[in-house]
Order: sequence, then structure tokens, then C-alpha cells
Amino acid sequence: MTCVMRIGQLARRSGVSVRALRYYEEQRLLESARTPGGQRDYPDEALERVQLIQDLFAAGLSSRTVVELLPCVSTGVATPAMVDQLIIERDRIAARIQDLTRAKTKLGRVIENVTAANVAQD
Amino acid sequence: MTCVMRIGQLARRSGVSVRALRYYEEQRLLESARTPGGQRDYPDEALERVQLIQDLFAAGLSSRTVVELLPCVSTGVATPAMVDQLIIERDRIAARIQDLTRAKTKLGRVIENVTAANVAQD
DNA sequence: CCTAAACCTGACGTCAACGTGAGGTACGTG
DNA sequence: CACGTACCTCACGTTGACGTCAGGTTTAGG
Repeated sequence: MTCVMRIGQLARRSGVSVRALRYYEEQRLLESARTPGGQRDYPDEALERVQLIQDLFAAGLSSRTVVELLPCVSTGVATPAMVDQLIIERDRIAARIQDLTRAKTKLGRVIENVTAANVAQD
Repeated sequence: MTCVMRIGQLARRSGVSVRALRYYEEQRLLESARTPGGQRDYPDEALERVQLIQDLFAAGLSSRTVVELLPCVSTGVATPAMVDQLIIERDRIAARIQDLTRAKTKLGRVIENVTAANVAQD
């Protein structure tokens, strides 16, 4: 058979594990054709999709949310409910950024404090 | 006994669960005095400390890391290793902010796309 | 003294995103 | 056709920050 891309290749190219790719399929985030022997065969576009999934995971979305939003993210077509969900998630991310920024500032001040103290000791 | 603050009060004031406070103690993040009857009694400063712990958790630090860094965060005194750790964590947070910002931008574009499509449909 | 509410210590359950074998099959190169 | 590597499907294990139930004790108030 002429395989476009098998799971090992996709894993190496995308930087995620083989297990993760099978998990994505289990969660209906990613489809695959199969060779007559039953091995997964991915089109080239799969790479892009995996990277998108990774981005959304990195943003803190759950696989359940991702599976709901992936269609409209790829196709650009969305129901009002999907749009609402998109906005909710974007706002959640924004709030999270606020939290992290605050924490970073706090840590920064602590760092200034202790380094100042150390310098004073010298 | 004259109790300063029992666990339920601290929980309500800080917004974390009673279970969480006991967990913090188990992880050595938070100490408590005990009444003769064995019930936890917290000083007023505990509230501040719990909020600090929450901030650090929210920033993605593990309890192990927090327990290592809490002393210098409260006292302002740190070994060089602790300073390194602080910097590592701050940079990790900064990187995470970058990720989230990227993801937020992506979602924002998707939202623009789909709303534009819906408007076009009208 | 009696009671209801708050508290105590175990100790097992949860959830997500995989990790990690076990045991067997497919692929492609010599 | 042999063989080494990549792949397959279960299915149980992992980690962190708690949730939750069980069974018993302490406390504050009337």
C-alpha cells in the first residue's frame, strides 16, 4: 500500500507521542484512514490539525470542549451556541492571563527583594 | 478556649475548601495551632498565606515547589538555589503567558471569522 | 445535660491526558 | 521467506489537588 503518513511519522513531525495520537482518535479529535492491515494512515493536513489540538490543549481547553469547537475552527461555520462557547473560552483565557501576570509580578518582586538582600550582604 | 480562627472561618474567608486547608497542612504549606480538643486554630496571618498559596497554585507551581519557595517569599531571605528556582518559575509563567496570548489571538480570529460569516448570512 | 453544628482522622474516589507494559500483527528490505 | 521494526488493541498505572463518605469527638448555646 502507498501510505501517506503513518502514526510514527506524524508523531515525530508534530512532537506528540504515538499514544497521544491514538488518544486523540479515541476522543474523536482526529480521524485516520486505515491500511488493509489495519494501520493508521494520515493525510498531510493531519499535522496542522494536531498542532491546532495542541494549541487548544495548551490554552487549557478540555478535550470535550475541543471536540465541540474543532468543526467551526476548521470550517469557519458555527451555530450561535458555538460562538458563545468560543467567547466563553476566549474570556477564560484572558482571565487566566491576568492571573498569571499577577503571579509573575509577585514573583518578580520577590526576586528583586531577595537579590537586593543578597547584594546588601556582600 | 479563645480561638482566633477555626478552619471553617478560614475556609469561608479565603474561599478555599476545608479539605483544601487540611491538604495544605499535610503538604506542610500551612501550619496550625491546636485547641486542647485537637481542633485547628489559625492566626490572622493565615489568611494572607492561603491567598499566597492560591496565587502560586494558580500560576501552575506544584505544592512541592511552593513548599520550597514559601520561606523566602515570606521572609525575603533566599539561598542562590532558591533564587534560581524563583527565576525558573517566573520564566515558566512568562512562557505560559505567551502561549495563552497566542491561543487567545487564534480564538479571537476564529470568532471574527464565524461572526463575519453569520453577518454575511443575514 | 443535651443537642446541633462544626470539627477530627483515615482512606478510598475522581478526572484528564496520557504512560506503560502484554501479547500479537503488519510492513518492507535482504 | 526471514527478520527487525513499526504498528495494533486491550487494559491497568500515574499524577495533583482535592471530593467524599464513614465513624467518632469537640464546642457553643439553651
